[in-house]
Amino acid sequence: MSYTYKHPHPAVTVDCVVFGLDEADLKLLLIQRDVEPFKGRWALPGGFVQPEESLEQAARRELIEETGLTRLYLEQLYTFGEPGRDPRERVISVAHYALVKLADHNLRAASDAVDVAWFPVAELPKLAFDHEKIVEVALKRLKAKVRYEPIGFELLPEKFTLGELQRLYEAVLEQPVDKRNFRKKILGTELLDALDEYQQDVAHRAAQYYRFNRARYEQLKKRGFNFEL
Amino acid sequence: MSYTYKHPHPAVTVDCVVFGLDEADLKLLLIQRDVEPFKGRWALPGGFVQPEESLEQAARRELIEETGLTRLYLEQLYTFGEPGRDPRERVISVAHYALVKLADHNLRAASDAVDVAWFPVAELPKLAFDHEKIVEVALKRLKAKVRYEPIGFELLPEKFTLGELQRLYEAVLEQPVDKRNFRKKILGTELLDALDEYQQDVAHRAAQYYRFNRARYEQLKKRGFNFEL
DNA sequence: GCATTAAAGTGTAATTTAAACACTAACTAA
DNA sequence: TTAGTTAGTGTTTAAATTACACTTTAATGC
Repeated sequence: MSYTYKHPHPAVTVDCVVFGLDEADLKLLLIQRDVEPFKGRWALPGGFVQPEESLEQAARRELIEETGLTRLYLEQLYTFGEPGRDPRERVISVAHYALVKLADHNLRAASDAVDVAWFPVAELPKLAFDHEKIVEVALKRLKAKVRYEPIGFELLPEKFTLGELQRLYEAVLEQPVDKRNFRKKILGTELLDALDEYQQDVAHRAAQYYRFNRARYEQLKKRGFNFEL
Repeated sequence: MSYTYKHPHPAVTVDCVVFGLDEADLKLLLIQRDVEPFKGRWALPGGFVQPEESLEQAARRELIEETGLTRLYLEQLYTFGEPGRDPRERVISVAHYALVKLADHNLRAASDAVDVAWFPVAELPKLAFDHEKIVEVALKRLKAKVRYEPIGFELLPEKFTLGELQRLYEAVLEQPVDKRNFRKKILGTELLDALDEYQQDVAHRAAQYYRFNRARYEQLKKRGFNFEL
């Protein structure tokens, strides 16, 4: 089976920069390539866009196929299309970035055959193609976005403590945050619901759990509310 | 001549949302289609990406071919790839937006045959394909970007008055701005050089001309400076 | 030439927001 | 019972933002 066109058509792929948050630091999901080119190198999960699916659908499908991850926050990032970025043929890659509640998913749900692993963003291996560039852009975007949209919650489990949330911001922004000012601000947005639940079996005072109130967020967003931290 | 691939490849185009600033309001450059589909409809300038050119190069080439515009500020916006957005075949469009110094260019420099025209963004005609959606995204991006990066200058001639600059911000943001506060802030960035030149033949006190100091901007940007207005 | 019109130019006070900062509470483990 | 660890909590100061009104300068119309 083959496909013929009057004009040359590039191939179009989607690639996904998937962020997860471990207790300590921000991590990135990579897969190890088992074919040439760049066989053996780590790379972003991704693949060709099928004729009947949207770009976002393609990204979600590839993530399920290659990593088993599903139901995650996903957003288009940027499109990389330099001639020569793939040695085989002209490939336009519509890059996406995704945030996943690492604690919820049993890591590596469906990684048949392919090697999948989380790497701390500070210690990434050498990547295939121009994927290092893509990761750089994604990190920059994540840092910028976390300041004016409450997307950080996508990295945490449903219930979380304010301490966990603060560590998230510190990991993403790569700078320390004042505890009292942080709590003031984050509670001031009224996007968090305090639960009647506390940590158990911790070797210190138990923290209260909170939950992100997505409904309220949607409401406030409609009214043009500003969530800048 | 034809091109054959083992897998189906979509066509890839670039489309450009070109903004210009007339005395009064923000305008958008459109071309009238002279072929089906959407023959006769107004549309964004754009076209197919050639095998050996980057996406940005493609956008610049199409702009020159279709509108004669050159040397303008150009940035990638978003990639639109819904199946069915073009009735002929699957087309992925990497949309860009551009800012042009309308006053400098003699409008319509090289519009051979095709009809090209500027429309106030508030009074756009019905557009071809999903171009209305693209314009919407571009406007949103422009509004957001103008607040934290000095890109507004790309819409003005080399020399401009603070009044012109203020009217630009008001046109883009679609809201009035306090004159004194605006001047305080914009001069506070130290990105403007006051010239020893004043308006001539105006029926009111002549305003001083200023120039955007791009070199200083690059310097400050490197040092992580913040240009938020 | 004088009054009218139109935009340029200029500073201060009030309010809001951001930043800095240190102790007590609660729980476990040794 | 003590040491270690994180949770939780307000106030003061500095900085940024907002609101606001009159004088200056030039051309135009009478």
